Amino acid sequence: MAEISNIRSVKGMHDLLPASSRVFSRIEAEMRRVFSQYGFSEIRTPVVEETRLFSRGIGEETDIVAKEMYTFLDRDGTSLSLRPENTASAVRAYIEHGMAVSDPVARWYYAGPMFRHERAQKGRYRQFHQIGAEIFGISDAAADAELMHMLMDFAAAVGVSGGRLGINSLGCAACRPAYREALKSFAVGVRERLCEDCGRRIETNPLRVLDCKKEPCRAATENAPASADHLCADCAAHFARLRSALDAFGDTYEVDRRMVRGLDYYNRTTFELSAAAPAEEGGDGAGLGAQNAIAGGGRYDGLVEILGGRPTPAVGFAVGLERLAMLSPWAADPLPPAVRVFVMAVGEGTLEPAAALASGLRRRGVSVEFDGSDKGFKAKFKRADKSGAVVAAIVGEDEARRGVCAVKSMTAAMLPGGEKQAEVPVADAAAYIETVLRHEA
RNA sequence: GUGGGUAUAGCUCAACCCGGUUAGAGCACUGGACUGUGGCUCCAGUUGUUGGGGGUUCAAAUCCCCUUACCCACCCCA
Repeated sequence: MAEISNIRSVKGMHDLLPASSRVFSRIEAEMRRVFSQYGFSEIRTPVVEETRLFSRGIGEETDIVAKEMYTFLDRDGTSLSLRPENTASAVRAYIEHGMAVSDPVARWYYAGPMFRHERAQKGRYRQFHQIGAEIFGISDAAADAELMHMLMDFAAAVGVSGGRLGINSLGCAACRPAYREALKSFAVGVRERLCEDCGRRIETNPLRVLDCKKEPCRAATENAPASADHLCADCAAHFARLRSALDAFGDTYEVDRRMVRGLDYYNRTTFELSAAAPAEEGGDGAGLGAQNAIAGGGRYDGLVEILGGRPTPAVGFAVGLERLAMLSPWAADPLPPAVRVFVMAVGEGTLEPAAALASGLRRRGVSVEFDGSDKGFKAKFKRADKSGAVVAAIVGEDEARRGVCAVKSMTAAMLPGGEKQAEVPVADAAAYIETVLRHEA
């Protein structure tokens, strides 16, 4: 006991007690409602995949793969990993089930836990939850725009609005290398003005220099070449098409020349939905802390092929469920009552009629908390009150002997007959209570 | 991996700065007033190795050191 009481949840992995789990559930219900309106269907992929799926798909050099995966050996020596994100798995499933042949245009969404071994902080956890959507088989930027529109629609549906949608284009395999070199030589030119981290980034990932938060770095890269200005003709046309499609959907967005996304597989379109800045930074006070990205996404036209499928264009996004929940006004809503009726059995010979009544009510679709414990009336009424039940059904020894049951209104509202408590035969009680509930509702 | 902050009852906190008897309050919980009936009120009760270890001192929740956990931030990202 002494030792076991020290067991806590693993760092960065948290329990969701009813008050928070309800917010998650409501958000997921909105996800299903909104996404299905856009023709998306839910997929569920395993939490564990072969490690090489992620190292090949997300990129060997990314922080996620290089140092944040929960990796272990299976009994046969295969390296497995807890998924750090869901896109690679979705692509694997798309290929594995031959979607390219049977149903090349797939619109999928998912929700579930992801795992990254990072230092936890506000809005960033080792087990966290993402909601995401992917469209396979369409290269036209109208798909990108529709996806963003769905994201904005979804955020609004859970009460989160006022976010900022930033978009950018990273180019493709044809134009990105040249841009990367141009940016790199620019960065080398201003190296003395950059921070230590950025000095390193010039070699490891020059695009990252652009989104450094430090003011000196931002000033130094003020006139850095932007990827949007170095696109090949096809990518430029795609980006222009994206903007007109966003206009067509009526979304407001900002072209963010500094926006870079961390996963290797992105090409062309990238986008990010970020929360309004917190009050101390002059925003309207949305409390997300330093992790203000609610959702991120982009196009990954090369990924299906990289993972062994036939070339298939694709776009997707992922939303941080914890972050969305923090911003949702639902987080402040009180937990609604769990049941409408409280059935209590008090004393000898009362269990059977009371249990039959509870079952009868539940069969009629009425939620019931049943108390057959050895406590007295007072204690059970206290429980009944706390449960939030509107009606209490009491089977005491006296009632059981006479084949009846007492029905009491727990609210100010009276029973149909005008009294607060009535006695009805147990056999009729379920039907009677059902009508009472209809009146009290 | 690197910084900073915090740690007192189940929860929110007081007492710490300036060491001084049995470490308090509200909420919650249990019981009673009300012999088989909740809410409101009143009364009573339970709850702590003051995160852990060491040191200073006649005396440590309080001062010092170490350690652990959590939080926040860097990094990175949802």
